[in-house]
Amino acid sequence: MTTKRSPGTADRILDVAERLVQVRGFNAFSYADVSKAVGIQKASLHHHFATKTDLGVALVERYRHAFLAALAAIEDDAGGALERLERYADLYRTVLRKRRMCMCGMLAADVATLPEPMRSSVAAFFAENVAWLSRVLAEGKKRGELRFAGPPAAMAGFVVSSLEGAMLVARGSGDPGHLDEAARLILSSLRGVGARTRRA
Amino acid sequence: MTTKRSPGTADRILDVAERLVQVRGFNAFSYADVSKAVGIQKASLHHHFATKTDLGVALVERYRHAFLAALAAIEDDAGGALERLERYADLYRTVLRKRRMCMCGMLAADVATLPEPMRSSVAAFFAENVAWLSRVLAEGKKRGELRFAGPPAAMAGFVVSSLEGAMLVARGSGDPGHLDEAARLILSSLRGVGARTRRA
DNA sequence: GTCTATAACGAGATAGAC
DNA sequence: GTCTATCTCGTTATAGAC
Repeated sequence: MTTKRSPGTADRILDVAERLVQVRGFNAFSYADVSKAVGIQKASLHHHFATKTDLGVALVERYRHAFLAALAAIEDDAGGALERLERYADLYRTVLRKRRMCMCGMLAADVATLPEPMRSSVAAFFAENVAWLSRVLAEGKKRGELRFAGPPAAMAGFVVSSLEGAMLVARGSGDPGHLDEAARLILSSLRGVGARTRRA
Repeated sequence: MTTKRSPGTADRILDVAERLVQVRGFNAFSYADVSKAVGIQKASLHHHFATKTDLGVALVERYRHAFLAALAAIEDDAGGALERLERYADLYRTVLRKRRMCMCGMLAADVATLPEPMRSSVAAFFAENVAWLSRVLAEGKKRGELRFAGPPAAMAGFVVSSLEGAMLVARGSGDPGHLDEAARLILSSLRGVGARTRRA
């Protein structure tokens, strides 16, 4: 077991900046905001992340890494495809419950204003999600646990789109229920025709 | 028939600002940007829209109005529910083709930073869309043209979410195909079990 | 690694002439 | 209704002491 130290300054900066991006967007937070929340002067932030672009790139890459780790954790617990999809949707629910948007969903909106290294990292996030879901969907179909038409990658893209959109609309309309509804409809559709709702 | 004059300055300002919001977001465009594109000094903009909040409110309300007009046009052409849903999806495709995000989808991302009058207008946009879709879905189901479980409003919310999310992910991943795929899957799901893809 | 101080620029907004 | 000029503030970023 690795020794766990209290988070260093760079990590605390990333934690604060991550929250700010997910709530406000990349163009609507400043070094001054981070400075206040971390309890360190603005100039000191530049020692850890020389430019806002550097900070942004580090944010997306850490987020991608953490998300991939969460997906790996779902696979380790070795349930069926339906359970994995439920837990995938739960990742989104957890974010929304914190009144945040998925960081890469947020950055997808900001994409026209992002520096190139951030853009390609955001694109990679979606590609990684689609790849993981494609595997889950393909396996679930093979085992007869899931039912859907067309290639797994197309359905995987739809799952990501729908969950991201449901978070977005949930925030825009002030009704978190949109995400629950989306997760419910996607799952019940994949369960096939004689679908029963899951137990409470 | 009403006489159609060339657009006044206020309208030209709104046209430019609308594009900027849909591409860059509300926090990532400035009066200077609008000034350049319209060919008028920054100070003159304040004559038409005293504050950026005023401009923002006017933008969302004009957008809502235009969207409602587009929905009314779809109803006037009196096709079936499936055709109406296809044309609804086309509204989104047209926006994405211009490399824009739905204005209210964009503002939903920015929502934490928006002045209150804009926030409630964004929420109203989604409510209007869900209301319109609910009617189309309910009628289509009644006529046996559509097949889906649960209340029409829930499915309507899912349709909006999925299309908004598909636009978002399409931009974030640089692949417009996400929107086509989402539209295709939603429509084929609503067509019911023995679905055939529509003709090319 | 953190600080104070400041540079250099762009933001939203106002005053007042024409 | 548009202009020039200006104000005030916030932004990212740097210099240099400790």
